[in-house]
Amino acid sequence: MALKYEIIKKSGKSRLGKLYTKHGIVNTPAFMPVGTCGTVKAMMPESVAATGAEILLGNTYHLMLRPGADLVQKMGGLHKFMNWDKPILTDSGGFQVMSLTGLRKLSEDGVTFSSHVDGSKHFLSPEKSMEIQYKLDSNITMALDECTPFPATYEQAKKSMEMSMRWARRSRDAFIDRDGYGIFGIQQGSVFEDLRRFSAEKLSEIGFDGYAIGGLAVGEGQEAMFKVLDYAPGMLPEDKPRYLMGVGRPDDIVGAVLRGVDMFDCVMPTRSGRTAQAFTAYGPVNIRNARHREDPRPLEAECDCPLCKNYSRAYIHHLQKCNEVLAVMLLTWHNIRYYQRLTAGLRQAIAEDRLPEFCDEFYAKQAQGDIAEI
RNA sequence: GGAGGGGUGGCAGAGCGGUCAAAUGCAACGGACUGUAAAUCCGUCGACUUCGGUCUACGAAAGUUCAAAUCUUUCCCCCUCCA
Repeated sequence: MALKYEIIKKSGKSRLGKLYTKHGIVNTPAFMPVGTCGTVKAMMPESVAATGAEILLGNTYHLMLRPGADLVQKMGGLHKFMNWDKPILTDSGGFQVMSLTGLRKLSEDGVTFSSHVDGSKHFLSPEKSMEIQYKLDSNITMALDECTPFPATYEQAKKSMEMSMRWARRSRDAFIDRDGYGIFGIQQGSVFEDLRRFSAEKLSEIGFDGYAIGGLAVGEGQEAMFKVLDYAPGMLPEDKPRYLMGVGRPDDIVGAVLRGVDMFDCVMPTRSGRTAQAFTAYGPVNIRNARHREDPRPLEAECDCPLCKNYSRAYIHHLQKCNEVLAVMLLTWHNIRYYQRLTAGLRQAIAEDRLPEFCDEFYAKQAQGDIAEI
């Protein structure tokens, strides 16, 4: 087995697990900060590690353009290149098939991107994506897929999913098995149950080290997403990690863990850190808002990140208003730490058989809102 | 004392007879952000409003005109150069 996954405990549909990679163990449920271009924006890798993150996400498309997979390989792989010795999962470029719709041409063979950097043409196929992720030395390679846009008609979703399944086959065939490394297949099918089932069966038949649920959180809304998550994780092999791609808000993650998902990634904590939004137990806070101007309190009393330990809301507000990089750094740090505390809390709750209580408290505080704290 | 230039919304700065409650930028206020084309993007930003408008506004006052931020006169400030 290339990538060992151990389920330690279950609570309802939720699972507590350990994923063993060459670069270390990932405890699940896990949240992976996004480091698209070989960096978690505004964070030192050692700081990311200090938040408790055990695995990062990198991106095939972006690293292929700059600095190029060959260079990263020459520099000793992505871990060494970016000074992150823990596990790395790389997205295959599948999300860019959707997000860069205007800059790419799609065919059965693969995708041709016009680089968003300089317009140059770059071809990406399942085989090519596997080769790049191999050169990056990614612990978890993602199969190349097409992230189906939302909304999609049944026919569109079916056609898109079927191609992704053919690409999954090709990805699996091109992937080179190594100890401590693995490849995940990606389920598609939009919001259609029978398509999700077909996709799950196809992927199981091919056989992967883990299974991702793709094509969600693309505009359908939480209610629709949860409807899919009520059945989708259960369609995937029980003994392998399940990864919900690109999700999400804190309550998305809690809801998904309750429905049997083990892994997450999302730009939300990092991007929001750059756009003045901080996540807290009492819901999101926009630190730019005038109400924080003279607030001497820490953002979250119970948080142990540098922002909360050493600075007032008034100071962060001031930094943010002045467009200071420190505001971005501290908010990003706090947000990643918040996500890590959340997933650690979920893991502990499963371990201690008190997941329902944990969730009750989580939802109660989120509903209470930050204002109530004052 | 002489010559010239200028005073516009919180700030900077366009406009130079009607389409001007006044471009644009900044500031301010609020919102969005989900496998990162994002330290980004989107609103609001004189006052009231039954949301159709109404009123008060472009240094001050008086005029010309159907109509003035825009033209004329006087006054009050500011800046530059020369003595």
